[in-house]
Amino acid sequence: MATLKVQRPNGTKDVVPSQMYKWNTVEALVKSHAEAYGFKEIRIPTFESTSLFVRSVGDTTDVVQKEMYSVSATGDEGYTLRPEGTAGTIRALIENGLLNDGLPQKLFYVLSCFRHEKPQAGRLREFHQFGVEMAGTKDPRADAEVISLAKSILDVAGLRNIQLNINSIGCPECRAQYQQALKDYFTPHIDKLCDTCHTRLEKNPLRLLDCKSEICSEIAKDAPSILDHLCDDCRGHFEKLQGYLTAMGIEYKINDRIVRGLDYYTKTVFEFVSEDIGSQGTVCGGGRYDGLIETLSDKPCPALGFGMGLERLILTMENQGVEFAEEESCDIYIGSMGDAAAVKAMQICRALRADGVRAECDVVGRSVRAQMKYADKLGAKFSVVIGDSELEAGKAALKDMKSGEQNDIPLDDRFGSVFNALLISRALEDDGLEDALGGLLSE
RNA sequence: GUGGGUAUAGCGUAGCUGGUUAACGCGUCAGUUUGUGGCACUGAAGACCGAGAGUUCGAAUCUCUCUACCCACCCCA
Repeated sequence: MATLKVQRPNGTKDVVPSQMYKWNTVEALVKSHAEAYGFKEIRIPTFESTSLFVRSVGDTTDVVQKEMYSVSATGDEGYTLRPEGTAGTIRALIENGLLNDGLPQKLFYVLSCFRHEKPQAGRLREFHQFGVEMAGTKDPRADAEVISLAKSILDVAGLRNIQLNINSIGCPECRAQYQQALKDYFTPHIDKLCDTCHTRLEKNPLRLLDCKSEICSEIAKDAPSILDHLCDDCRGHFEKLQGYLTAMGIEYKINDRIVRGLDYYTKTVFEFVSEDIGSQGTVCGGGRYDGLIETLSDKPCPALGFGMGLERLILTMENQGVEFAEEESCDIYIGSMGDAAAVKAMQICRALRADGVRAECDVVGRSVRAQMKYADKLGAKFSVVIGDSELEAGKAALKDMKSGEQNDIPLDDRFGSVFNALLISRALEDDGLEDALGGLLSE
């Protein structure tokens, strides 16, 4: 590598041109589905007031405690690069009065998030997320709809072996009871628990459940389940959701151990997990957060949503050998030799491009042979070479790069419209070049 | 933050227990009789062997430090 004086920050990635088609495929997929489900796109700032995340994500969470990139301009209050998309989106929803504009509000976004974690497979410090948020309904049909959206995206992306796990972590009332039950269960074992679990016991007992340490997980195995402690309302909600999922043919697994690491979640939580991308297998995660809007605005309003990790989605697709949509290549390469012909080539190119045709001509000064090699490398569908004799004759041989077939095309004003029509007819049916061109020119 | 692994041209690799012009494939560029690609052939460019110290007559090859990357813990998308 050429010695680079300044390196790319740890945990960030460049997407080079040859890889962009994957991102284009995925972003188009995600947007079209969100729109089909009636979600509207929103864009929000890359940074927000730090307190927004402290209040919403929760001040005891890892994300807030040790993963935030806080930025400060001189004298300003603290700002933080968003570690996730929900907080900012909900803030925007409230701040722009969208909640008064008819409910439910259904928003989606594609944005980058920043977390200061140690990078590994499927985990970057800057990563990209597609997310949706729906505000203004507590009905479990909304939960089903949101899960259904995520599910169809993953299906249409072509993924296999994606497990949907769902759980309910209850409302503040029943969760408080459950947390007490957990404390009662774990306290007798307190001496055996790992250090982090000691603090968890006090601050966030739910997290005790997915501690990976052998001893803790062994103890946790027989811990009480949240599902046995749900209040009537929460249990009914969860049961209805399951009914809807089943009715829509969406397979799921109840996993009473899934505990989201963000404090705003209530009732339904879910995640789509892939086994094919290493230990960071959660491709999509989300749930309901009925209390968030109220903590941010004092106006109660139930809501829910999910985030989908685009890097992880692409990684899963790659590892499963899924086909991405191919990027369009060059339509026509216009070679030339001699100054006069080069000018003609530029003129034709400019006119074609104005019509949206992907046209290229020589800008390096290469030999005709080298130009043709380049045209081949570009994957040009057609080529034409202009020299003095072509200029004189007013026509040149248009070559079909795939079949090698050549046929004259006039080098006058008709070039653009004829070539354009040829591209269209090609897209529809693969005629021979002679027939196609002959037909177009005789019209 | 804690572990383990790796670091040689744009990419993928070779380089045995230190020995003097760092090799190969792909790619790139040019050419193969004067104006047409995909194959083949010829040639060229391109690496101070991640960075910095040390051992030695001599290090890509040994030692140490640092950095980056990869994988895992943790956490999550």
